[in-house]
Amino acid sequence: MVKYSRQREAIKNKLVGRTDHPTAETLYAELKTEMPNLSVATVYRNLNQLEQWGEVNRITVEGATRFDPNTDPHSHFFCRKCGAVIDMPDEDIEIRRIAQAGFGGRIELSTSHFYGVCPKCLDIDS
Amino acid sequence: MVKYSRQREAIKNKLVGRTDHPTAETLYAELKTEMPNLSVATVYRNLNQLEQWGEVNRITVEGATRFDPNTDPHSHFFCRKCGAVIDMPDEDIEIRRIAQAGFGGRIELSTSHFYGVCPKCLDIDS
DNA sequence: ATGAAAATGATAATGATTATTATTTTCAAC
DNA sequence: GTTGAAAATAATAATCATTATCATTTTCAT
Repeated sequence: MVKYSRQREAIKNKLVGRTDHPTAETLYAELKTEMPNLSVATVYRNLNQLEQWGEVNRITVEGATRFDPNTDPHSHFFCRKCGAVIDMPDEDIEIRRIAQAGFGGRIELSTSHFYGVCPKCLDIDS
Repeated sequence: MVKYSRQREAIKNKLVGRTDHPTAETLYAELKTEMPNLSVATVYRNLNQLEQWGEVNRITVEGATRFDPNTDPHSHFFCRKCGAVIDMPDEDIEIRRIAQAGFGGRIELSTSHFYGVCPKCLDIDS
């Protein structure tokens, strides 16, 4: 039986609404200022639970684990200039259709990872 | 100046031709039987080098780092039944074209990760 | 108000990977 | 073929992210 926890609430609230895909470490550092005796284990424990419950998504970008409050299927773009991780609209249905053609298995989910230069960094360059 | 090393040769040879995307640990275990005093650090060091030289690819699947001798751009499929990681033909050009439409940045690379049931496991089920 | 179940905080433990360093191997110049 | 500097290795200590453990605290149905 799941019981309320102030810490879990704070972790979730710290994540919702942002699009910068923080790591567990970043969330911990930020929350620590508001809740000085928050434990790092509590952050990891709750992020795992929230992911299992489908309330947040875990993504791996360039080897690092990051968290995303957006649980709608979508992909991510990594900027090689500034390191930003940007949400990309969900083209997965179309992508899955392309990949499914001629493949003998059953594709149920897919995510794509794009790499390049983000709009901001393109502007600066030009 | 790069010098020849029997170990690096063995690591590369152990990887080429296979499609099961082994981890560094798996490669080390297999090589250890042939080269009893091979060091785990040597395996990691050389895999990093081979990747930098573009001779092998590193992929992250379900949180684990695996290695792929196929350096042509292509995607991967993870079977949730048997855990196999299967190479998928490169639809990335088409996928990139779709994703690039309406995106202000510049997409240079992309990889997709598909998840579902592989052909073999579909057969067993039916 | 009470107590069992759940969650936390502190920290030890784990697993994957990297750094360090003394020793060995490679290879260009002789 | 010998030599010596540069590169690579083996062994292992160190690091980093994450998880496990466990005593204490919090939640919440009764």
